[in-house]
Amino acid sequence: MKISTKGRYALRLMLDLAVNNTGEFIPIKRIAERQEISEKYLEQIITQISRAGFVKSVRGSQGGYQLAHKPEDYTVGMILRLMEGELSPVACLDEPGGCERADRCVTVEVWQAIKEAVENVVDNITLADLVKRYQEKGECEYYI
Amino acid sequence: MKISTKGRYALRLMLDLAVNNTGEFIPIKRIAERQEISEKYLEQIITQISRAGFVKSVRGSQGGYQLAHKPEDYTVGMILRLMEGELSPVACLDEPGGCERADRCVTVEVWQAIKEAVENVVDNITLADLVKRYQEKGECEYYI
DNA sequence: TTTATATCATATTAAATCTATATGAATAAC
DNA sequence: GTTATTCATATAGATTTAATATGATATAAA
Repeated sequence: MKISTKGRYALRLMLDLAVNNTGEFIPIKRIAERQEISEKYLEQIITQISRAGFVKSVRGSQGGYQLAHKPEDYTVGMILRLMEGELSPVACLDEPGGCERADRCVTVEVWQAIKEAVENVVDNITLADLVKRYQEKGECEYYI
Repeated sequence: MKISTKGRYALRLMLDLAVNNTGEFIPIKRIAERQEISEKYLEQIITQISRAGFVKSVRGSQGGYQLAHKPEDYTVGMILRLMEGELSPVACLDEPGGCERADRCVTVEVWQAIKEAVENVVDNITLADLVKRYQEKGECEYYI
């Protein structure tokens, strides 16, 4: 019942772009340093993100990435689905034909309920929410 | 973000014991036939379940398994946790020290919310609920 | 025009995990 | 003692995960 590193890293990557947005393009190298994630692995991940049109990219020197839209336009669910596929706890929920045992199967109702619960969380948190939380958290540290 | 076959099979196994309970001990072979799951694999799974005290077992001819308690005493969460461990989408939620980046990490709040949403589902469905749904579903078939 | 800095595209790999299967001992009913 | 069953552990094949590696392509700046 785990989310892969790709999903987790993708969210941190997108959040990093949102938090550190200055209008300039941010190279993967900077993000890899800040997030302490392998640069080459992040490259793979952002390639997927870029193909989905979630970020704008510029090649060459002074190049890098930028969010294509405003932080409030990205839900956590959008980002996770991009890397993980459907957020179902079992495959049969997403298969066209479903399962042969569907007529007798009761457990599928459990899986469906789990899926909906997860979706209800991730589809109602945006990058903007996380940016806000990040800033609140940063301010708190002065008082510790 | 998938539940393993062990978790899924364990739930079907426990539900099978609940639905087919006649007071006699049910051999794994019967369950494997009904559920169309490898007998040897189910043996492995029920060994874990048995060690946790969820079922009573009797060896030898005429032996088999029985639920140790009433169906209403088992939540789906209890069964899944037994096979899957904690139902966290990320490991850091369950590690004693947590994560080094915890002070700066905002994504952990997302994972925590997902975990709680999943727990809210699985801890509020019992085997008895599923037995009831199974019976309702069975009755419906006459009218299709 | 060269050099440094980046993205873009694929291939490869090591390790872990999943999903079983296999073998055989121990136990109990008949 | 034969058969049916749980109990215990070992083995194995397949898949997925999590990277690393190699190199081509594009751009800005020196």
